[in-house]
Amino acid sequence: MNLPDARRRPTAPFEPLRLEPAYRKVAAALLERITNRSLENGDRLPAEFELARQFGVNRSTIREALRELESSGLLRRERGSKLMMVSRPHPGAVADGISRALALHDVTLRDVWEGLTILEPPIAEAAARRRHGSDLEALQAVVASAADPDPQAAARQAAEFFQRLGEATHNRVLMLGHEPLLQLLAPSLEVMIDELAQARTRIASAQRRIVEALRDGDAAAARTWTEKHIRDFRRGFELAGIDLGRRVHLPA
Amino acid sequence: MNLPDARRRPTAPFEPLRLEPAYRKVAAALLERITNRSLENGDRLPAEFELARQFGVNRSTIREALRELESSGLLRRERGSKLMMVSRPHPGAVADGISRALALHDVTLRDVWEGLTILEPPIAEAAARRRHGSDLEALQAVVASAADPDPQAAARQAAEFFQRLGEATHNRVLMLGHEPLLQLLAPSLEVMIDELAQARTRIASAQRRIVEALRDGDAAAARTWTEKHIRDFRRGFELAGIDLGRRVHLPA
DNA sequence: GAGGGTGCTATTGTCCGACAATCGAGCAAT
DNA sequence: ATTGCTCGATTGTCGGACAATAGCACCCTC
Repeated sequence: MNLPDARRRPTAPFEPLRLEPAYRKVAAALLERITNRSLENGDRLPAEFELARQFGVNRSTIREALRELESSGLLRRERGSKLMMVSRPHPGAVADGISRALALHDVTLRDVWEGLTILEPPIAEAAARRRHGSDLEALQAVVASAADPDPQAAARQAAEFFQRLGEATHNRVLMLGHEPLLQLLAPSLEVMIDELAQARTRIASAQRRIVEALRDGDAAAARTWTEKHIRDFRRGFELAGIDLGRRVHLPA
Repeated sequence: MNLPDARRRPTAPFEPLRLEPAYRKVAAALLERITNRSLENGDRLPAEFELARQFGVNRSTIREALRELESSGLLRRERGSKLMMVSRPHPGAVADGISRALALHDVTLRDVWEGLTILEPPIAEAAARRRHGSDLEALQAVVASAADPDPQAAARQAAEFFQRLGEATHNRVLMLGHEPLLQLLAPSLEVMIDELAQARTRIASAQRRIVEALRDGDAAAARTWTEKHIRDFRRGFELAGIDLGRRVHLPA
């Protein structure tokens, strides 16, 4: 290991300097403009050719950058239009991405259920305090469509109920936060509903209780009934023989 | 509004048939293979040319599809390598995306704080039950580096504490769930720490209490101290004159 | 035989030029 | 007012090109 001095002083360690490809630099530049709101929600981007001129790169390079932002939901094009439009990421699309990431990371049904246990009762509580009349109507409409014979529809309905509950909090963090969990829960829920005769009525009655609590603005009751509702899911999974330790998968 | 019959029966409503561009179909095909695990985590993708041959499209088209998946974190290339590698989305990157989305949707500091109020106490509770020895060590290391003079570093430290807390739950849903909130909290936290003399010591002592509770496996105490800790943030924001109703922005 | 340089090949990043399809607008015809 | 037509602008896709370089097999020296 002992080398002559001339060899021992070489390594003044150069950091491996980051060479980003041009398409990523372009994407970063556009992203920067979007996050600092120089480019706002409805704004239309210049044509690809014009962008290529401004950035001084080829149109192909621009296109690769656009695809990058497009898939993040930051750019979209309105139905059949040509020019790209700056857009806020659609919450549903963001939730899809989160769900995918969680599924690929081998999240278990238990993990998801635990997340719901934590999130939903306080959401119900907040919803009871802050709901508007329209939120209540939306929830009642969902509850009215309960007990669908098709298991898949029934599972969707159960998830939609929570979604509307989230919307009633008027807190986007909460809305977005529980949506991936609902997506990941749905497939197991479907199996459970299909397997357990009593599942539909139990879900329906829990939903009714919760909505009543919301109607009365009774936050404590909303919380309590929601806790029960979620706990019931777990019981249902166990009764239906669904392994809580299994990986969740994405809805089809 | 009353039109002749011939006019009233027109709209047997055609759905506006989806014609997707080829690059999105390619991306969808690859995504499908990834989500159903025909393509697994470390797998290397064929070269662009070969993909172009297999899909029967031009290489440019393939490249656009790759950019789409790359920005979702589903493809990456290892440091200085050529071929693309299938990858699970890095949680940090996913959290960045969520933060961006929330920020662009005009989420307020109050929304974020409320999310933390809901999430963190149960996280602390779960962490107290499930922490490993190594989690405790990591937390203690973070706590030891508290009270940094630089406000930015101090804010980062406060956020990192919660991150480690999340890791101690060994529930990826919880880990990923609170990370965007921490990112969005950080800038305000920094202002608050800079403004309030007592902030650093209060944070440090709260952290110590929580870690002690975790050490003793005392879930109730962990929860309680965490509740106090988060409530304290709110008091801090008020004392520092930070408007809870203002939009959060992304850390620089 | 081992270790280290060296050239080859495959692959990516970027560019150029081309063309069909189509959207929007303007304009003409009905 | 609706329809049809033309025209320019723009996107989606293609083919081909070339420099840079990562990976690899090869060769050379010791």
